[in-house]
Amino acid sequence: MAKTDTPNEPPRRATLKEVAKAAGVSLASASYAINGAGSVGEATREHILKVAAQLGYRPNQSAKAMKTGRTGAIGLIVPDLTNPFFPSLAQVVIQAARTAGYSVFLTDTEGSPEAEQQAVGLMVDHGVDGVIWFPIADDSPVGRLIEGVPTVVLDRNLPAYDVIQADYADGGRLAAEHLIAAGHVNIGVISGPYAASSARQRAEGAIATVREKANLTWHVQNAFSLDLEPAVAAALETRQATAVIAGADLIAIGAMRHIRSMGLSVPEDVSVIGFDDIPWAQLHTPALTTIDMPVEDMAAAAVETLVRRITNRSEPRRRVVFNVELVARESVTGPKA
Amino acid sequence: MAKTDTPNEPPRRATLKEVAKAAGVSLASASYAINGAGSVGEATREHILKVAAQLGYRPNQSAKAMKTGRTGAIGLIVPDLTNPFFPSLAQVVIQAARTAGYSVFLTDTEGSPEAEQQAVGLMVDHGVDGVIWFPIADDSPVGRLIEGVPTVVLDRNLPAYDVIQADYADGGRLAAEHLIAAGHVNIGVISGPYAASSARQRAEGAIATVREKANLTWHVQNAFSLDLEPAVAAALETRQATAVIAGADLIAIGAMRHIRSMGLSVPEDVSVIGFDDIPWAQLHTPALTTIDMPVEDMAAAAVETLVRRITNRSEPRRRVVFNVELVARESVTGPKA
DNA sequence: CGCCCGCCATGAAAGGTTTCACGTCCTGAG
DNA sequence: CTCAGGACGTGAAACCTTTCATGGCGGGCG
Repeated sequence: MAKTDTPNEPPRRATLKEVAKAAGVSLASASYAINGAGSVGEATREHILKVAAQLGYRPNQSAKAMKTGRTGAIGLIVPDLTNPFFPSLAQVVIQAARTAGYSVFLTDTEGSPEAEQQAVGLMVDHGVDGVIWFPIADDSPVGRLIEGVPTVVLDRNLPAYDVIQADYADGGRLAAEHLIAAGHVNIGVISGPYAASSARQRAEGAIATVREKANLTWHVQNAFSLDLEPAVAAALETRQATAVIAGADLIAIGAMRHIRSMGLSVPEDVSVIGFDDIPWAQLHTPALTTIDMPVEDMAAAAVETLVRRITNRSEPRRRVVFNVELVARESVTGPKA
Repeated sequence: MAKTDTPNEPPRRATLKEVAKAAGVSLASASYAINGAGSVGEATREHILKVAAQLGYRPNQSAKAMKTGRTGAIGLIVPDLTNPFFPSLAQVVIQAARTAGYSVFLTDTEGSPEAEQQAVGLMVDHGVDGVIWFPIADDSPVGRLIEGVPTVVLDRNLPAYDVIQADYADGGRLAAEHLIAAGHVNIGVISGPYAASSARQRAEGAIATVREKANLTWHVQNAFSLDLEPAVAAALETRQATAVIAGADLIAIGAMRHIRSMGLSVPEDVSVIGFDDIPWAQLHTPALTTIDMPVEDMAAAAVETLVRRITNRSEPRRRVVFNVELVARESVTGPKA
């Protein structure tokens, strides 16, 4: 399977010094011309640029970084790329970063605090200019490592950093209102682990509203993904709720699958509502009603905030909370008469 | 929304020189001790290490990179993160890279050759040690940029690079055989744009087998994603095929949705088979029969090959082709009697 | 007892860039 | 015509590390 064919040696890249020499100017002038700084005559600048292009000059970022302390790279740390929420996020971050002139180191911490720690360490060592961080839990101990590196935190409210969040509590409220408006009285709630404040906020928002205007049939915590925990399955099997609010679309989909496997159907027998509006949500049959957060805007805001902080470290700290909205699809209807 | 709270200045990182001074040794000794190279007495080494730890020393990768020409970073360039195939790939690459001591720059080219070009340029400038590249098309013009940077190409057979592929033609054959074994005679094929050799191979493998043992009812090219091209919809609407082979799961799902919207059902009226085994495939109702390629193995092989090439540039070029396999689920059954 | 060798340790150069501080020359104003 | 000041250009230091070449020292062997 292996062809024998030896690649040639790496062609040495032209250095700035070589450009300068070839253009017959000083190193300093070449640098100024290329960075558009300092003072260089229009003619000389053009000449230098032409020579540089001719030699295929590309600045050595390592050297540059050494002088300036800027690497032009940022880190993005997310918990789990197989959760479709994160690729969407990553895509926007990458694109926004690119237009701001940054490359992005991506790391998937796979839900493990150790991996998270290691990942952050690697990034910091690489000298990223900043980090966008979606923490696994509220109390990740990476603080020490990240110290001194501009950081914006997504989704969780860690007061030591710039923070970008969505108004989860309001999302919970919206979900509950929607169900109640459809006529549901007995409503169950499945939430993620409360260790993550995001899960707590979602659940609490929902629960408060349900309690106030309807009946909270049951509430199970610590659901995590498609694979329903036994407790969740058990709750579903009591059949006492006509509607379910799930703390994430993945959980909602898991729930719908389980409901179907019980011989019931969604939404006729049980209405289901999710959280996140991942791409699957609208592809699922029935299409999942869910709470949408403006991922694109949040990602863009994260990059923008980070860049701001990088270029001006004494910015006042920011906390931005985005509004969420309910997108109504097929998985919710009125309760059976 | 913005709290006023000014972060403190960045705490300057300890430099190797400082470590050396604090330990009362020369710069060279400190360097040797930390890199485990050169010759340092056991006692001194330990002492230096202790001092370094105390000062929280972390080597400046930029400076290191300048001397050694190694950055410890690799680039991963994929076409589209919203296609769930790629996050899976990325996850494994990132993880494998991490255990090999590399960080990874991820870029999503969003299907645009310009973005691809720019992304590659950025990475090369950043001095990545190598690149794993999933090209958009067979003829991407990034060759010049990437010149001299170790590169492994995924999915496409570009003879100038190390190549990791899956045996798509065989996958096509498998799909066709499966349908034929189930009793189908009239089979339609939807393929991606032939500009991508992967799409061509998949389709050709399928078509050859269908032609040989059954009846190729129709073949539409240039399908791209969930959003069915009009030509595809039209073909489906002729209702002349009892089974459809799609060049990608995303396309298959699009097709199933369209079939359903025509008032038919899968697999009772039309059997559908996909390609890739993305996570949705098994979540979909009905679960999608598809061709699975060993993404994890491929990703791991890519990293391994790249690392090999980085550490030994004169390795003979490799081309590895992985076997694919059919995973039977619910979307295929026999034709209606 | 002397020599040579190996072990430890060190000084210094180099790597590519930015940027400070300084010169030169020309222009325009007085 | 003189002088000040602006525009343009340059030399050299500094950033932090690795690594080569060198040197001192002590011990084992002849």
